[in-house]
Amino acid sequence: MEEDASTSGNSNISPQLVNEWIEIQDSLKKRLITDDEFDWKLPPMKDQDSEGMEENQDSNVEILKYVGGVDLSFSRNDSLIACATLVVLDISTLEVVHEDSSIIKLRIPYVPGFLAFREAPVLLELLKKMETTSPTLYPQVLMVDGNGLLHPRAPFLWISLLCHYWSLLKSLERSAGFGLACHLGVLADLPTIGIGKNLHQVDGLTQSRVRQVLEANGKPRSDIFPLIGDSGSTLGAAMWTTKSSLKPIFISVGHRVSLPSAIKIVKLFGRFRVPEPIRQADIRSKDFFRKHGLS
DNA sequence: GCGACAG
DNA sequence: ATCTTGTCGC
Repeated sequence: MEEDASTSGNSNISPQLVNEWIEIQDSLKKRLITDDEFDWKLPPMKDQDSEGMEENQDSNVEILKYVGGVDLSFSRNDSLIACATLVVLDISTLEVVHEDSSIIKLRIPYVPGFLAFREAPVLLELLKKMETTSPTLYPQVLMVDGNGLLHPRAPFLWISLLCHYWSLLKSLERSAGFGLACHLGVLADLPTIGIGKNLHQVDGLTQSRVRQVLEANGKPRSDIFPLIGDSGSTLGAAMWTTKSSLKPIFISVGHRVSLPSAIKIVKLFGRFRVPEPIRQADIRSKDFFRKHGLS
């Protein structure tokens, strides 16, 4: 009984397993917090309102200093071998103050919509390890290479394969999502922000639609465009991080950080298209591979 | 049948 | 994600 391996290598994933995943996502989502809930405050903005009205309140509260980033890179030869990397940056210097990597053999293939079941376990290990190893540098907020709320709870692929209930498909499609950033945030009980480099189609949002609305409103400047789905809820924001960036990044709430705050935090790293914590995690993950693995 | 599909 | 060279531009 050989299954069709041409469907992007998901042949050994059973519908039962996917159902379990969906249940896990549902149960974890009950613990999800989409508002600001952290014990630090954002640093004063540079160019904007220099003297805010909310700045001088509690001088006891610490200011955000350590922002983390996580990413995985993969072996060229063996697609099952990956390197997971966690970095922490000091926002006052933008320097990497902590770095740790781990090479692993992946057990689970990439299934669109269920990235967390492939990548979250390793990343959780790295975080847990750091909690005992370098607690003083532990990130106050973590930027994740993947989506948060901007995520289809159940991709069309599997639902349409499992049944033909159009109404069921519709309802699932429109339910709010729970991507890798949410998944990690809840399990690590850590504020997280989802950063996507590509838009995962959800709730009627497509790349072409984003472009259309943008062109209707004028030229793509370095700015922010809210991503509002057909259901009317704001699932995230497209952000052009560089003056000359044609392609935006897609920010969404992970855990314990509101979208406006997430945007402010991303703006602290406006040098490249991809925010520095994730960019550094990506770079160092590949470097680590070349020094240890079979590149 | 065709399109869609985070990393 | 990964396979891939040069090249146009700030």
